[in-house]
Amino acid sequence: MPSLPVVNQPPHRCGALIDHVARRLRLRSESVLAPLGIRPRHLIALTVLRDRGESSQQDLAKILEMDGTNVVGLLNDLEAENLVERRRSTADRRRHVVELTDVGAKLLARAEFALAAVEDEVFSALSDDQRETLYELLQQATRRTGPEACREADPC
Amino acid sequence: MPSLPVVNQPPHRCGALIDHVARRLRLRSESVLAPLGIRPRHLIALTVLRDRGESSQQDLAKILEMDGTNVVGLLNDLEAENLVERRRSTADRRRHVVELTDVGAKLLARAEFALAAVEDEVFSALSDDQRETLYELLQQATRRTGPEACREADPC
DNA sequence: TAGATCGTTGGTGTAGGACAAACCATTAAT
DNA sequence: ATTAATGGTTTGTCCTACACCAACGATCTA
Repeated sequence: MPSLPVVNQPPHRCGALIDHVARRLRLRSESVLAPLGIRPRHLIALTVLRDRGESSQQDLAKILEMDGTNVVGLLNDLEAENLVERRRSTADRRRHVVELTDVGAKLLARAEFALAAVEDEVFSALSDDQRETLYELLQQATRRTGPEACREADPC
Repeated sequence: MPSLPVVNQPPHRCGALIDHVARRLRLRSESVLAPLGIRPRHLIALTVLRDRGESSQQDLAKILEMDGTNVVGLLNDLEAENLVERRRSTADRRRHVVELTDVGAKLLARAEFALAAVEDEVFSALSDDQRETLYELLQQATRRTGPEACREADPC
């Protein structure tokens, strides 16, 4: 059956593409975010906290995929600005439960608003519908990242 | 008309999301790419060169949005591995025309193949169709980035 | 001929982030 | 009760990416 192989073309890889777009976004974001006193990676952390709700620092380290010691520094920054709150977990008093504060939520909203122009520029070739689709795809990709992120019964 | 505002909800911003996904991809890619002797940013450059065809170094600097001096270093790496070729432009002998070599094209293909597992993991929550959609959206977003990238009549 | 442009080299500075060691508080195991 | 393991914190070291500046040779343009 010589008609089959055409269908079976290799899937496109978008790794380099994503990296490229992310870089362009980040470059522009830095200057926009600076007046708000935060940097791109702070924004990522705040976003994760908003989308996932309170998390332990280990969870954050796992999700952000960065070293635990660096998460500490990141949270120190955010807590110093009162954007985030660290509470001791009642269940396990070694743990810190990290949660977005009202101030943090508001700042996150303001940051996203401020970034509107940046995204408009980088995604100028995309329609509103396409941007929404992009958002949903990324959201879905990050929400459940596969079986390796959480093992056993922990809700992660 | 109190019925309108519901429709006019703020569009979702995916800047942080993209950054997050890009980071996860990059972390895994580094180890996969290492045996091939290249790094993620080399891959981006090769991808751009494949998708755009030969370009001057200025063009590359503009598209990759990195400083010209750093583009030189990047190309030095790639040319040392014979993945890329610098020719003097016949029209303007100051210019270098950078082009992907056959070796470079093959390595790029191999790299993308090697990255399949990485993308499968990061995008495990997405179906094949969704991944293709994602690819197309990103491709479209990068292809024409708006009027500010190229001015006047240069084909960029 | 003078000035602008493309690429190159070399150097400086900043930042992100990995990694390791040592520490405290707390919990779990024996 | 003692010991071991765990979550978080601090400190310090190291590497890489990258922006930026200055100076240069070759080339093009006025």
